[in-house]
Amino acid sequence: MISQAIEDYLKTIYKLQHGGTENERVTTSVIADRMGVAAASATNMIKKLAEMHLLVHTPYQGVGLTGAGKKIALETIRHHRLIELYLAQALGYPWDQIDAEADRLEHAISEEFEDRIDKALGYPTIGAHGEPIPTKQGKIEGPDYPRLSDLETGQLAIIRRVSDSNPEMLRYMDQMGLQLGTRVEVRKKVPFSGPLQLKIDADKEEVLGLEVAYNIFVDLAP
Amino acid sequence: MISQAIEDYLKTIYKLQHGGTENERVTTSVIADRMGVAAASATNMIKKLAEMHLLVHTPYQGVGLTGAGKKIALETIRHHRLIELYLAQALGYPWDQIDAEADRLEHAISEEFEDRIDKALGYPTIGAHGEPIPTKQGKIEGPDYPRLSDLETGQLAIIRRVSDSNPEMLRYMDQMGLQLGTRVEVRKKVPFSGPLQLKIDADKEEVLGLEVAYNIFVDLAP
DNA sequence: GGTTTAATTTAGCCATGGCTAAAAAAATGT
DNA sequence: ACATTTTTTTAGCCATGGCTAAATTAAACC
Repeated sequence: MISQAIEDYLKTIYKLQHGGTENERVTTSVIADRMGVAAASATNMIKKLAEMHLLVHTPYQGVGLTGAGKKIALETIRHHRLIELYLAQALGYPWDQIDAEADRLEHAISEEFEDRIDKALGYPTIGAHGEPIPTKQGKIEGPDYPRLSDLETGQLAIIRRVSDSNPEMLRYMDQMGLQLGTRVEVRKKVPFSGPLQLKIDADKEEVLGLEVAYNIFVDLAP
Repeated sequence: MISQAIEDYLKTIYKLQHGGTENERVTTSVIADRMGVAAASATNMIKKLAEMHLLVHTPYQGVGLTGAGKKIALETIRHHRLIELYLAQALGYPWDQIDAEADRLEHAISEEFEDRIDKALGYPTIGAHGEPIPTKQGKIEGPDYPRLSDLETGQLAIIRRVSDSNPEMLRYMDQMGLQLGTRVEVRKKVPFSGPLQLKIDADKEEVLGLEVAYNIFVDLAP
């Protein structure tokens, strides 16, 4: 049976494989870290998942999801992102609270529920933080936006996606007026990992730390 | 910690204490039966719940919830009924499917979620099957409707509540045009547990088995 | 290339919440 | 009143998914 724990591991592993910088090995310690468990616990589960043919494990090297594993991961991620969007749009949740709520609900909903909120939302393809929503068939595709922290002085861009991993950071972005669709211009980039001077919405000018900028993905305006 | 299993047991015990005919002992076997587990499993859990002071257990006699136990039971039931109503009203679920979905969701939602759907529904006091919804403070009250099966020939009544325990029966009721608010008249009552001849909504006349009538609660029209 | 350090795995423990089989207590029948 | 049946409890097992401590393997340093 596919338990909640299994879904959580597969989701985490999928995100590590695809989310981060390419070609990084997905190792036991990284998984354990993300899951908030001891390394030995992760080893245990990895062994179990390998026996279930949901992933391939090369001892001491790392893991890679199989087709079956990826399928479950994407189903879970689809649930998560549909629920997040539903919480935001239908129930008025602020975007910093939806991740935690969806983390619990994603394991509890039926196919029926998935279909009904999908329909209620108008079959969305983009989630509340700008992430692509996997299709029911397990396809996922989205543009590869550059990070705001990678822009050069003078560049204009529109915010298209933010990392949802830190609620506090999301609240901070809100405060600064940084949302999906917000137009930003890099006025000055302080070298050696210094902060960015940003013009937000042709409105106000603010200084933004690099860590925040690193978690914002933008569409370059021509 | 209050696990999902604990919530389920407390909910079941609460319903056995209050739902059924009064003054019936809530015994291990009845609990086990309702929970769909072996009697020994129920004994285990009862012992645990007694240690947690959520119920009082008189060995070989039965159990009774403490204040703390009742509180958790009512919170769980509140979640369940709010979710059921939300599924029906906001997502268009048919009433035979909401119980199963709510059984899973009731353990996964936060206080925040509870408050938001409560508000979205307009702070309802009656659930999708006509049951009273406990308040956030743990109060519950509702009229004690007689069963349709207890009416005599010639009596007129309005359906106010149905038992949600059997989805098939709910679907059957739907088919017969029996819903909350439906006006019914007992045209003939066949003695010795025979079926009822019913006039439904001043519309059509149907024969209804006693078992179905037993699960329908009505308001007597004057 | 050998040694130190870091990552990974193994071994063995724990709590939860199921289960079956056997023992004990209560209820029922004659 | 005693024997039988039913209910409840006890005893002991299992899977899940955590944990720590120790052993092993790989990586990094000198």
